[in-house]
Amino acid sequence: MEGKQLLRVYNTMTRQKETFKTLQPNVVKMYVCGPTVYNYIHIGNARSAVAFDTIRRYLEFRGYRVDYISNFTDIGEKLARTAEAEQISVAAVAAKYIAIFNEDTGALNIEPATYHPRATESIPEIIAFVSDLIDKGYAYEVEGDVYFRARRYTNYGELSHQPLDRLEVGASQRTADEETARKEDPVDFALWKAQKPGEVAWDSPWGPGSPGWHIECSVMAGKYLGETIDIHGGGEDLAFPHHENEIAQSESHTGKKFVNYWLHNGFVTIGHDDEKMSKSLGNFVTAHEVLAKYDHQAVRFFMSATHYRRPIRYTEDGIEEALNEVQRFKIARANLLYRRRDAIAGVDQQITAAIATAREQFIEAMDDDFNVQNGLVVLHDFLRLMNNYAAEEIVHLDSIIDLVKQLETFLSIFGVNLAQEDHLNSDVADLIVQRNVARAAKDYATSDRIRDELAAQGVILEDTPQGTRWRQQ
RNA sequence: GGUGGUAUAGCCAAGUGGUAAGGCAGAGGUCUGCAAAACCUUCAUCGUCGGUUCAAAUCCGAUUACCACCUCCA
Repeated sequence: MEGKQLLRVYNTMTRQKETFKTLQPNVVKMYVCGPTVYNYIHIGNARSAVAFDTIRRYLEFRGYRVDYISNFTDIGEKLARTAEAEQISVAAVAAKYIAIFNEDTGALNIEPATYHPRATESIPEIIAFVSDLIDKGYAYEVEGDVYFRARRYTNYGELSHQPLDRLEVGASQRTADEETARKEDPVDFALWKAQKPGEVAWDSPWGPGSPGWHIECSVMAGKYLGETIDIHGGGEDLAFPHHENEIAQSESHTGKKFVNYWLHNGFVTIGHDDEKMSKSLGNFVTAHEVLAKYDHQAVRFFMSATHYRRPIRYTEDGIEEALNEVQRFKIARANLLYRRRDAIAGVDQQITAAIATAREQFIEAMDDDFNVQNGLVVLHDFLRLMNNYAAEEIVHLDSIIDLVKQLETFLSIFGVNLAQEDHLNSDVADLIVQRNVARAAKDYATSDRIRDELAAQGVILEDTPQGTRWRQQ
């Protein structure tokens, strides 16, 4: 592991930054709550995926192997409603929106999880898990429903620090009264729900039904990563009750600690009063729409360049500024690569040392709970280093390559891929030659006309001491 | 009612006791045939009030505003 300092992460459970220690050396077991696939994801959902992808990429940069599991919830009322509305089967709804999710997250350069399990793939395990909780006295059946006795789990509320007695029943206005009436206690939550008319159901010891919302994550985390995992992530709205319930279920079932580090990302906010973007408020913008309108890398950078726990205010200016910044990195890279033509062989020791320093500083910044803002400060210094080097009279080929490679590595952590080469067609190349002939003859009217023509085609020309440089706009 | 979070320049934002990082935008300059790109310089006293301290954006108290969660919203 590079660097002296240790990685520290903010754990929602303890409300402080803790030194990150994995269960197994150099391996991170990480579970992130994925979407219910009944609709397009909005940029708030995308932000969560981006936040944890960025964290994952940084952990990999630091030398960890990350076993990353993120689920698709492909059951429930919401899918049934979409199926009804679109006149297709529930399975088709899931297939459709998983495909769209993959397309959107692909456009955002989010790495696919090591595995994306679907809830429907783990029904037997879910039933076994619930049965065990009943056997152990943590759960009870009522008319085909199975509920978890929250108060039986004595640490209930430990993650969100909610004193059980002070919870306001129904405060979210999202609970059904009929269900509350069936429970022994309003704080109990469903593990299994009896089939309702028109719903997809599976046979169980309690009759036909389907899993409660929280149970799938507990089961799949355990199934694919183990009874205790290193990191569990999700949006901060999931801390209570979803993650709280996962802890209660899992720890009651296994008798072991479920998660060592709980990480929660902040929301995307929108509007003048910075309201949370959410499907229930209806104030959302889908990732699909945003990606259709803006440069994908800019959108990605816009989201990954904000600290994961902070809210992101969604504005078009914000995305445009991100685009600007990505361009600066790209241009710096291209301009330095342009110097390969006159670079001399070998390496410049000062550059080698400067790269090493930048790496150290970057790690120092990011090791502090993924402090991307401070990491970006290092990247801006690095950018200046590159631009200054590109303006040197004598440059060394290996140092150019080293600088470019390091920049690419840094930016890849933010999910930005700089290594996309533009290609010049031969007509444009001819025009550049013609323009240079004109310039040599001081026929600036002609040379400027050619430059303007190319600019209209999106090809920008820049004259440098080493020759005429071009780039796509 | 309970539990948290946030408030720093036009915008984004770092900073947890020692005298305000960085980016964008703005201003001035260098380079250039002119540009572009780049580089250099410049640009705030930290929501409000009070307290602790030699010293506070940073600690304490109060206050204001906004946001979030309180059983299936990332």
